Amino acid sequence: MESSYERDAKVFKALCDPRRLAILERLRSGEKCVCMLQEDMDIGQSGLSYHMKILCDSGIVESRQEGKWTHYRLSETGRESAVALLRQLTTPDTSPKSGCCG
Amino acid sequence: MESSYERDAKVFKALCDPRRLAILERLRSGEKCVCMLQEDMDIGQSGLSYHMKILCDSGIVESRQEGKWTHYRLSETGRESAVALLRQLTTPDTSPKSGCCG
DNA sequence: AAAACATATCAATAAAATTTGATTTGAGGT
DNA sequence: ACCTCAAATCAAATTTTATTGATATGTTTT
Repeated sequence: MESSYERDAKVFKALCDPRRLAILERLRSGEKCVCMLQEDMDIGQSGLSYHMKILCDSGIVESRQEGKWTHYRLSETGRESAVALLRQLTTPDTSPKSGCCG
Repeated sequence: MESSYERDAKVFKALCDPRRLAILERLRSGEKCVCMLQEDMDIGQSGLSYHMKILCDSGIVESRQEGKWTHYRLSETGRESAVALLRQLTTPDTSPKSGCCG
């Protein structure tokens, strides 16, 4: 079974590779197909496909098939849930503090 | 030289390991020293220290020395800048869209 | 139905991150 | 000064991720 920590970590794994951040930057200007992304990126087709899968699995990117092309775009719901998760994980909770080391 | 993608990726690297998320959860209830964190976590002292360094380097966690103890706590500015970065990386920009595949 | 094309998957390798135990550092206490 | 304790660093082994080239899948074109 996958722990909730593992599930949450997956979202951030998508963001922790510089190539994937470069891909996201390209998607900010709108939907792109693999061939378009590959164009200015010095990355092989299979490598790009590998990274796109990780981005899609995280929910941050969505894909759409059109004939033989796959188009990728940023997901608004993916973004919002990632932001919400990040906040949740890093914001102090309200319960009484347990002291430490005396 | 380190690219901006590499610098940004570092923040998310801190968040992409289930053990570090478990550590963050413990810090949500307030500042803790290493000994306290280790208590209920099935992790060795050196391993925990390794993870704490990564969390601190990312800016998400801050540390404070007190005698021979090191206390760790969530950083508010770390959180806010991580959230801002996440939003920036995943929000479409305003410039005109470049078409794709015709 | 064969050829051409876009993309995904696979398998082998290479690189990076994590774990573990041992050692070091640095702060108190005696 | 010496001992003890908390935590950091180091080095080796292991595990996880990423890269690369080859092959498979599915779609359009001829």
